[in-house]
Amino acid sequence: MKRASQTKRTTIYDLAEMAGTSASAVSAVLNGNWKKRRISAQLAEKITRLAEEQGYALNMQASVLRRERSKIVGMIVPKYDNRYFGSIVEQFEAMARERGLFPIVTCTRRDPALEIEAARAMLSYQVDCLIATGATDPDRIAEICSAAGVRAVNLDLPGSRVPSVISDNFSGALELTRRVLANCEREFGEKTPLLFVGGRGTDHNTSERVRGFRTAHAETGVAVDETLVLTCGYAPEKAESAMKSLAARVETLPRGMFVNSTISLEGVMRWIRRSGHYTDQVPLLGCFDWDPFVAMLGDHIEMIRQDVPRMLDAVFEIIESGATDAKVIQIPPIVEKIG
Amino acid sequence: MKRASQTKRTTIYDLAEMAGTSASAVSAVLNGNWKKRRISAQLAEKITRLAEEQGYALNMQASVLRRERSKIVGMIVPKYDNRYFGSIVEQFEAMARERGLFPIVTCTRRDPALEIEAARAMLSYQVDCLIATGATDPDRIAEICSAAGVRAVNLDLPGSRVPSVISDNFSGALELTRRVLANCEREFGEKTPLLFVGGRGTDHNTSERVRGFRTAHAETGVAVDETLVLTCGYAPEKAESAMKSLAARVETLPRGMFVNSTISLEGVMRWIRRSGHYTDQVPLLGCFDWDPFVAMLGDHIEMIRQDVPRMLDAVFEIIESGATDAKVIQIPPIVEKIG
DNA sequence: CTCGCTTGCTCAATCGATGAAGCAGCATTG
DNA sequence: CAATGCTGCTTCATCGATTGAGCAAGCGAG
Repeated sequence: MKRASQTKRTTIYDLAEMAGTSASAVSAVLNGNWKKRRISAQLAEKITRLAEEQGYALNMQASVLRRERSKIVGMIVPKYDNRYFGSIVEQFEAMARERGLFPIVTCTRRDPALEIEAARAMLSYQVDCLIATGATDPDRIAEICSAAGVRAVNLDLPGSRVPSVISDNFSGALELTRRVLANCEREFGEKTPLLFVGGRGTDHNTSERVRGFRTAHAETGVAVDETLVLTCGYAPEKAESAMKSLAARVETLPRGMFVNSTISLEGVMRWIRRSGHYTDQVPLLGCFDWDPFVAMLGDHIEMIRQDVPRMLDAVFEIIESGATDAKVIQIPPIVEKIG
Repeated sequence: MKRASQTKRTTIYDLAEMAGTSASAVSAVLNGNWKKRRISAQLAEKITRLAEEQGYALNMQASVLRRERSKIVGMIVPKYDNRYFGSIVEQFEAMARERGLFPIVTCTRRDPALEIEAARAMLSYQVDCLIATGATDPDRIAEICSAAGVRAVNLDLPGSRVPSVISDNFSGALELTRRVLANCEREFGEKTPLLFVGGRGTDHNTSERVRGFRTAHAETGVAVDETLVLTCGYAPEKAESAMKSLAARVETLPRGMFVNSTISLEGVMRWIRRSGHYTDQVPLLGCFDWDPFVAMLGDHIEMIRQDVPRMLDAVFEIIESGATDAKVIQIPPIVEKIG
């Protein structure tokens, strides 16, 4: 009963002809509101069976064109190369599907131009709503969306035009720094300022984390060494070269570090292993992010894990409530136990 | 000059009216074949400017509905939680965009039912072509696609109905096993059979890797211990419990292991660190997959990295050539240097 | 002056699904 | 017996972009 693969796809008109009925009856049956349209159960069953036999598949382009809502939700995301964004995307897709929405996700490689292009492409596909994750310029995206009458939500990095859901970066960084400072004091018997490495100094998350870092130092009575705050970008290569030039200009390297993502940690660790510094005593680390293998790297690494499920709950709550005010929802991250 | 965000989106009809011309002229200008349609450069420029001013965005649903080809390419992928699939998706998106195609990717969480559902959804969105990555039942997906007259390609796991691009699992596993066997001999002064853990015994990749594993043992003159071939599934929990029950039933644990993915390695490492076995001497490992932090776990881990760029080159070559024969292209994986 | 050709457009059908409006046919009610 | 209401459909316009067909104006050739 299989169609020849050459022929055009089966449409509701084909089914209507086969069933000896009209396309509109077929449509009503197949999209489930045949009760409302007063189609008899008999005809409904006949059409359903026929559709199945013929392997009928709805043409979403036609359907979306006609309807006012597309039920497509878009997300842009910077990268797929770490657990944080990976789980955001996975969770987003699952939650969208649960709600009968069709998720489309695209990765913009931290490229501002690509972000805009991707946002425009999604609007062309009539997304009902766009989630901008870790966007360089969330307000620009929000503006484009608003011009098209599409709702937008920021995730991970906040903006000022639409609602945002982010981690509580300050509290997370405060707690992480406290722990690393305490570990250093326990290990070395003296208080010592930490290194902060990774992230863009201009982004909100990084500046909040630096603030938490400073506050924890202040609490402990340790002066922050300003030459040790290296917001050099996230990429591993950038973190690596920041470490290299740090080592070139100071006489003693810091004994503890706050690394601002697993991405940056990759570069830091590479430098540590290649440079030959820290061979007698590994630095005590704190990483604002989580990865299972990092957790296995040793008992000298503390980690903060962002609470992706709760963040996405908040995102969907915003979408469903229809809220459009530019409030920022902060979700407390999780302190991962060492070992 | 911004539109009120309440109003409907601008269409070619709106632009036509503003420009005092027809919708068909606008369409021709905006989709670039105005030369062919003999529209004057003057009018073309006027329309282009207007479209820009009004923030016009093409309605893809309408466009795709009318056109023959949608230029949408779909990919389904099992998970986003490891570097291998992450880079596949990232590369796929980049290559699709380079070619003027619109990529849509969805993750099916290794759930066979979800795979089928996702494939159907993509067909509803009129994809021109579907790439089934690591699918449980690639032939089923190929069948659904063929019924809709849509091209399909398998990636990572082969099928028998459409072209497939996979790693050369046998050679990779052979080389990996050789190295771990050699490491064991060097380290312990004697030849010893390895453990194989992770993967589904029924999947092609795993069985090819087991074959490479066996061949390397045979070459070296070591008998494979059949009780040490644990194809327990990929999930960390499965690998972990396989290790646990192995430890419960043997008196001495193997000194070297072949772990069939970073995913499984996560479980194996967790067990190693929690169980308290291997405290005096860490096992020498080989992992069929790559992750930067795994590479930093120590000098006792050999890794095989699948060559994602070459795999995707092959995929797009198939798509572009229009090949439909079920040949399997094997891409040699890369041996990662230790350290 | 007329024929033929080019230029620069417009018209109208079309893609497939949707749903408001309408229309038979039958049953019930006062 | 007319009026009313219900059931079970069908008809048709519509969403926005695309494209084959067609048409008017202009121009050069004969």
